[in-house]
Amino acid sequence: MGTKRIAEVRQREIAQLARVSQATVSRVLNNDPQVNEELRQRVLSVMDALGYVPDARAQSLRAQRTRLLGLVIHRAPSALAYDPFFSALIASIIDQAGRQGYHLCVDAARTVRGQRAIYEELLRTRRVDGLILVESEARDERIARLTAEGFPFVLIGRYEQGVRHKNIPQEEPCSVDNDNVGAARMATLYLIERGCRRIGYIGGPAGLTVTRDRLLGYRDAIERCGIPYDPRLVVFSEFSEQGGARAMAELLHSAPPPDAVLALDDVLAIGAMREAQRHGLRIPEQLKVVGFNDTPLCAFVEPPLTSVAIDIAGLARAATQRLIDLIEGRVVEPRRLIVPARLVPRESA
Amino acid sequence: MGTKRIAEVRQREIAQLARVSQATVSRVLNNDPQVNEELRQRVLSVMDALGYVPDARAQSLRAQRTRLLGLVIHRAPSALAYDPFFSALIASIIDQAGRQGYHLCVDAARTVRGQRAIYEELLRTRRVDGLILVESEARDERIARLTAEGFPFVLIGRYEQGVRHKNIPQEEPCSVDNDNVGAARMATLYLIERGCRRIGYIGGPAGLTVTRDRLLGYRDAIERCGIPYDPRLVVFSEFSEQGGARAMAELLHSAPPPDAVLALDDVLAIGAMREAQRHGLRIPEQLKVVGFNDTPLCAFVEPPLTSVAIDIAGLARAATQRLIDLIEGRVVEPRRLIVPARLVPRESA
DNA sequence: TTGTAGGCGTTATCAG
DNA sequence: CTGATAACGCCTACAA
Repeated sequence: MGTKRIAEVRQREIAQLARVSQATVSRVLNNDPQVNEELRQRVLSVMDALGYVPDARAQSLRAQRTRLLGLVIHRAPSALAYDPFFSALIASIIDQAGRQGYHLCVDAARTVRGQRAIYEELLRTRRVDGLILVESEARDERIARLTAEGFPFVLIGRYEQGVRHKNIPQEEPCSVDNDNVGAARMATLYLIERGCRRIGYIGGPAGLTVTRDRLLGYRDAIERCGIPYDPRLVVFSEFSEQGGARAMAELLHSAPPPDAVLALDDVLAIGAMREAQRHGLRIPEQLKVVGFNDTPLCAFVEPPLTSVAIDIAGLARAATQRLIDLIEGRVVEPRRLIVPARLVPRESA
Repeated sequence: MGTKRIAEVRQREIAQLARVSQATVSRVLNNDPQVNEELRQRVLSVMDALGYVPDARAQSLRAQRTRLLGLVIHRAPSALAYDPFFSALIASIIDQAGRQGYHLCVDAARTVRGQRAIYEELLRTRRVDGLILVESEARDERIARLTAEGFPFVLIGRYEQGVRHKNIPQEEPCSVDNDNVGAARMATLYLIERGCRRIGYIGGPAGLTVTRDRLLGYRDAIERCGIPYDPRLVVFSEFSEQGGARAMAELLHSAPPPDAVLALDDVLAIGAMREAQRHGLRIPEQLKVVGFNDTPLCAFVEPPLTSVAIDIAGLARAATQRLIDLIEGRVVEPRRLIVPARLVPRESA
C-alpha cells in the first residue's frame, strides 16, 4: 500500500524510484510491448508499492475525451423523484457503460433556459464525450445543434422529424425506442384470443405520440381480426387514477359496454378497474383489463393487473452501447432501433 | 452564433481575433477587474461571436478539481431498477449540486471487488472531487481509507463506528441520516393518541440497524405512555408482502391480539393489512396500520395506508451541501446531521 | 494594465 | 529500446 497520499503520486515519482524516465513509466502503463522486461518489472513494482493510479483529469485533457457519458433529463426534480423509470434507466446505463470504462454524469434541466444551460455546460465544455437524451420534444432544437456540431448523441424514445430542408441532407439521429405499435397490437391480440370482442382503449392526452402509436397498434389488431373499429370505444384522458375512472365511466355508457379495456398506463388501468368494480363488474370475468409499464403497483391491486412491460433495461443498454460506438467512431446501423416489449400476465386479463 | 465548430474555439483564437494576448482573454473570462474596459469589450464580443465556452477538461487539470460529485451505489442494477428511493435521491442531489455548478457522476458497484474498483476509479483517479456514500456497511473499510486520504465524503444513512484505536484519534466522518428513532416514536405516539394500547411492531431482519433503531423509538413511545413492553408484540420478518402477512398472522395469535401495527416498510404493512383483512378485521376500526416510506403504493391500497415519509430530498440536499462545503474547505459542524421524518395520515390509521 | 512564460499530469513524437 | 521534449487548454506569477 502507498505511504504517500495518493494525490501526490505521479509518474514522476515512480520514475525517480525506478530510476527510469517518466516516459518509460507512461509506456509501461500503456502496455507498450517494446519496454525491456526488467525495466517493466521495476516500474510495475514501484507503481504497486506506491499505489499509483493515473490522473483522469490529465488523461482527459491529453486524450481530448473524458470517458463520461451525459444523461440529461428535462423534468423538474420533484417530477423525477418517484418515477421508477429513471432508477431503471440510470441503473442500466451505468451497468453497460461501466463494462467499457465509461461513467455516467446525470443532469437535469428544470426550465427551458435550463435545458440550454445544461446543453452548454455538458457539451460545449466538453465535460462529457456524448449525450443520451430522453423525452426529447418534437422538433427539438437541440437535436439539430448536436447534429451540426457532430457531437455524439442518442435519443431514447420517439421523436418527430423536424422541418427538413430539401437541400441540406441531414443525417438521421441515432435513436432507440420501444415498439409502441407492436406492444399495443400484442396486448390487444391477447385480449381477442381470450374471447373479447368489444375492447376499449383508454389513451393519455390525445396529442401525445405514445397515445397515437398505441392506438395504431390497437386498431391494427382488431381490424386484423375482423372486428370493426368503433370510435365510441376510444377515450382520451389525463394520466391519473381519476382520469382512468372517468374514462371507464364513459366507456360503460357506450352501448353495448366493452368486455375489455387496454389502458395506456398502469395508473389509468387501475382507475378504470376500480370504476368498473364500483359498477359491480367482476374482473376478469366480466371485464378484462390490461395496463402498461408493469409498475410495482400491478402486483398490489385487486385483482393483480396484467400489464405490458417496457424493456427499460434493454432500451438503456442499447442506447448506451450505440453512444459508445458513436464516440469511438464505429458505424451505427440502423440509425433507429426498436426494442420489443413483453406482456406480463396477471389476473386482470 | 459560432461559425467554427465549438471544439475548435480556444482562448488562442479569441486572442488573435481580439488582438490581445491569450492571458488577457483568460482574465476577461475570470472577471479580473484590472482589464481595460475597451479590451474587455473587444474580447467579450469576439467570445460571443464565436460562442466560446472554456474547456472543462483543461480547467479540471489546471485547477485540480473537476466540479464533479460521485455517488456510489453498491447494489446490483436489477435491485436498483425499481427503487424509487434512488430516483428521489439522485434528483435532489442533482438539483442541489447544480445550483452551485457541480455535476453528479453516478456509479454502481455490483460486487465487493467492484466496490473496490469503483473506489479506485473515482477517487484515486481524481475523477470526482468528493463522494456521497449510501448504505455503507458497518465498519466499512472504505470509510477508513477515505478518511486517511483526506478525501471529502459524506455518508447518507447510519453507519456503525469501526474499531477505534485509542491512540489514533479519528475524525468523525460527515454523515446525514434520518431520525429513525424519532420517526418510530412519533408514529407510535400517533397510534396511542388514537386510542391504541396493544401496538404490534413488524421489523425487517433482526440484525439491521434500521430495525433496531425504530424498535427503540417504538418502545420509548409506549413506555413513556405507561404501556408495558410486550415482546410477543414484536416480530421480525423479511422485506416482502408475504413476510408482512406471516408476521401479522403471528401477531394475531398473541392473546389478546393487537389493536394496531407499526411496520418497518410499506410493503410489510400492506402484507400485514391484507392478512388482517383475510381474518375478517376491519381497518382502521379494529386494527390500525402504519407503514414507512410513503411509497406510491400507499395511495393505491384499500384502505389507503398511513405512512411515515422519510425526507429523502432533505437528506440528499443536506448531504450534497455538506460535501460541497467539505470540498471547498469550509468547516462542517456538526459532523452528524439528523433529518426528521413526517407522518402522512391516510385512512389506515 | 498587459504580455510572456511556466506548469497542471499525461501521451506521443522524436532522436539517440 | 529509452530519454528528452512538445503538446493538450487553461490559469497565474512575474516582468515589462
